[in-house]
Formats: sequence, structure tokens, C-alpha cells
Amino acid sequence: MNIFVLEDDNAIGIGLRYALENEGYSVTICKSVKEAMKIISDVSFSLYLLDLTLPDGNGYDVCKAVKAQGDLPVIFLTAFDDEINVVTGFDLGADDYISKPFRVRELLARIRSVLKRYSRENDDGIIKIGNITVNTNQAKVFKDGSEIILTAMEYRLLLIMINNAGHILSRNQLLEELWDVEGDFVNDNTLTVYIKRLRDKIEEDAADPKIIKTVRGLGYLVENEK
Amino acid sequence: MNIFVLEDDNAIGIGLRYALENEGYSVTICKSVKEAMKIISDVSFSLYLLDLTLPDGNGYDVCKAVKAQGDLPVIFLTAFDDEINVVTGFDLGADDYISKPFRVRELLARIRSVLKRYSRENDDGIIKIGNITVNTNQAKVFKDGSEIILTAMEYRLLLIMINNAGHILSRNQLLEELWDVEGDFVNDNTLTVYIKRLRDKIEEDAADPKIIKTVRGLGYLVENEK
DNA sequence: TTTTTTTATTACAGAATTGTAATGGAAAAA
DNA sequence: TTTTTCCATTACAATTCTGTAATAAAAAAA
Repeated sequence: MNIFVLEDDNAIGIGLRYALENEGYSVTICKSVKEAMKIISDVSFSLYLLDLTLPDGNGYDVCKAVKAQGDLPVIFLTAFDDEINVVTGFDLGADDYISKPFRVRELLARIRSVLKRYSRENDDGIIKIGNITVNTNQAKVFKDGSEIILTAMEYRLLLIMINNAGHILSRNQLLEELWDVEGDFVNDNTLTVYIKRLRDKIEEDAADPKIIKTVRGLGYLVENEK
Repeated sequence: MNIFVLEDDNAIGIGLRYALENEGYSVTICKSVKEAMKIISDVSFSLYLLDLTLPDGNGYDVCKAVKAQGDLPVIFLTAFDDEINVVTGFDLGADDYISKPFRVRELLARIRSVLKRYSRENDDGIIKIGNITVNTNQAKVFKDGSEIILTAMEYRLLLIMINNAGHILSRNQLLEELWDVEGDFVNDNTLTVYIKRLRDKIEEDAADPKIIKTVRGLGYLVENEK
């Protein structure tokens, strides 16, 4: 989990780095819009913390640039509670905002909350992807509302795919996750068979999968929707 | 979810009621320690929000009375950030505190967080009970840190038991949860067999179970620990 | 195009799971 | 104590799951 911070105030920057790294995030701090634009075009982060008022511009533009790259989580740091209302605010696509001075604990809570929202899992352990709903508290899977029965392996494969939605998982990654082997103790084709079996159960048409897509040469992908 | 609020300031009380009810909690507000003591001895709440300084005493005593009843979630409302340090603070067993003036959103986050902690599931879908750890995101179960393999049925049974820790589950409840049947389509003894199988895997000694206890005549129970 | 590589599909045997029946034991009731 | 009730344990057949092999199909490379 790497977090991008746009903040020109050194004191706040240092505080943020300390607090965030302490929580296990890796942190990249940046003090100007110009610099920020360069970095975000090169590297992708798990979350963006953007100050609104910078010497050489404002965080909105950075947010726009971030959101242009994809549906990435952004939190604004605002000087006043009202600033967010005065200016255009959420319609630029920030997922949350926090006004300075803020309590670290609150910021961390917001970060977790936004990250969680993006990891597409809500408080109740319900994960939805298209017409498929997974209840991790009951280990039940539903398709269009009615339950479908998965085997243990199929269920675990589905969880892995869904929990990594938006990222291509290579065959090796999946093999390791499912069988935690070093070499190939299971037949490489076994995974293919499981993908097929899972698709047969969750897809409308396994031959034209909408949920678990094949990325030839790279692996399999569940797309982040919306 | 019913929340008990001890707060003598009318304005804050009204605001809290509004905010909490808006979130779907039912709210009981109380303005004096004396009154509070009476109510809490009669009714049990899902969470207690206690102001520290009341006209006729302070919230600490109420907290003590609450905790005497059992391990129930308590959040202090303090006048200043420092108040909590000046006085005896957390050692009375509050699970969190928030200092006035607070932002409603922060309070709600704290409430969710504390409730979640009590529901024994953390942010990552990790549930711990004794030496058993369940990762609901991976559908994996660990005993003393090393994985144990459960069948689908065993896993679902374990989830049901753990997600209802602190409550006795009757055989019928479990039968319905596991097989969603009206009458007894599955042999009544089948459940007993599954309990045995699960115990064989997760308990040190299945004949003397520490995790899933039998409550003769009523059902099975996973105790809330600590 | 043809060849090669990668993924999909099908079929199958061994292994594991599932539900039931029969028996044994312990706690509670009579 | 004896009887009854409730739960634990064991054993077993039917079913399902798992992993593999063989084959087919599709995409990319030559």
C-alpha cells in the first residue's frame, strides 16, 4: 500500500509520513502541483492525499489528473471545513475530505474506509461483482439472488479473484495462492480446469466470460466495475 | 442496535439523537448519573456513549456499572482532549473516547469501529477465537498459526458458530442455517456428526472442547472471550 | 499461410466429503 | 437407582470433489 501525499507544509508532511508509515503504508510526499503531475503520470498509488491549496496551483487539478488514469481513491486535505463547499468539492471526484487541523486517528480511519470501499468489500462481508454476490460471513455465493453451490476450491479461487479485482493475476500467483507450492506440484492445467468449472457456475456463458476474463499471456482478471 | 447516551447538554443530546437515529440506531438519552444507573441496571444496550462530567456525578461510575454487567462497549465523550489524561481515563475500561466538540462523522466512525471490534471481526476479515484464526477473505483457517483444512460444511458451521459467539445456537437454528430446511430433511444426528468432525480438527481435545461447547438441552455455544 | 504457444474442454480414476444408521455414554429425570 | 433423554462416536455407502491426461480450439508468432 503506497500513499501519495501532496502537501507543501513541511510540518504536516513530516507528521503525515510518520503516522502513515507507522501504519505500514509507504509514503511519497510531494510539495508542488508541477512535481505531482509528473510523479502521478509515472507511478500509480493505492491512495492519494491531496492538499487543496498549493503555492503553484491547487489539488483539484491533480485530482482530475489522477481520476483520468482510472478509478483511484482520493482524499482532500482542506484548510477549513467550509473550503470544500466554497469551491467545487466532491464533484471533482474526491472520495472523502478532511479539514485541517485533523486528528491523525480520524485521517487513518478515513483512509481505511476509502480503501475498503475501493476493495469493494463492505462492513458486512458482502462482496458484489456484477450479478454475483459473495457473503464471506456465511461462505455463500449468490447469482442473481439465488444461491449457487461452489466447492471449497472454487470458492477460494473466486475469493482470490474478487479480492484482487482490478489486477491481473498470473497463473503462478493463483497456483501459489491456491496450493502454496514452490515448484509446480500441481499440474499447470489444473488451474485452467478450475477456472472453467468456476465459470460454468458463475458466468452466464462460460465461453464468453464477463466476470473472470482471460488476459492472454498474463493471467486472469476480474475488472473493477464502475 | 440500541445506543445509550448519557449527556446533560440538551443541544448535544438532540444532535446525537438525530445523527444516531439517522444511522439506524435506536437511542436512549439520559441526563443524570442517578437516572442512568437505574436504566442500565434494567436494560442492556449495544453501546454506551457516556459524557464524563454530569451535574450529579461523572460518567466513570456509570462506566464501571456497565462493565460490571459484562464486556460491553463504552465510548467516553470528554470536554477536552486532555481531560482523559487528567483523570483516570481508559483504565476504567472505556473502549474509546472522543472530545467535544467532535464531528459527527468521526463519532460514527468510532462507534462502528468499537462495535466491530466487539463483533470480533476486524477490518481484514480476520476472526480470532482462542488459538483459532479464520480468514474470511481467503476462506482459510489456522490453528496455532498453521493452516488446517476444513470441508465446506465444516467451514460454514465454524463461521456460523463464531459469528454468533456469545449466543447459544440451537440444533434447529444450526440445521436451518446449514441446510435451510423447513422440516427435518437431514437426519438430526447429522449436525452432531459435523460438530464432532469440526471439533476433531479445531479443538485440542474433542472430548473436552474449549471452543465449541455443548449446552445440554439448548444447543452449542462459542463463548466470547476476555 | 503454417507453426507454435497458450488457453479451453472433456473424460476419468482416486480421494475426500456427505449424510445416515447403529451403537455407546453421559447427564438429567423419575 | 433405574429410566429416559440427549449427545458422542464409529462405521459405511453414495455422492461429490480433485487433480491429471488427452484432445480441441484460439490466438500469436514465424
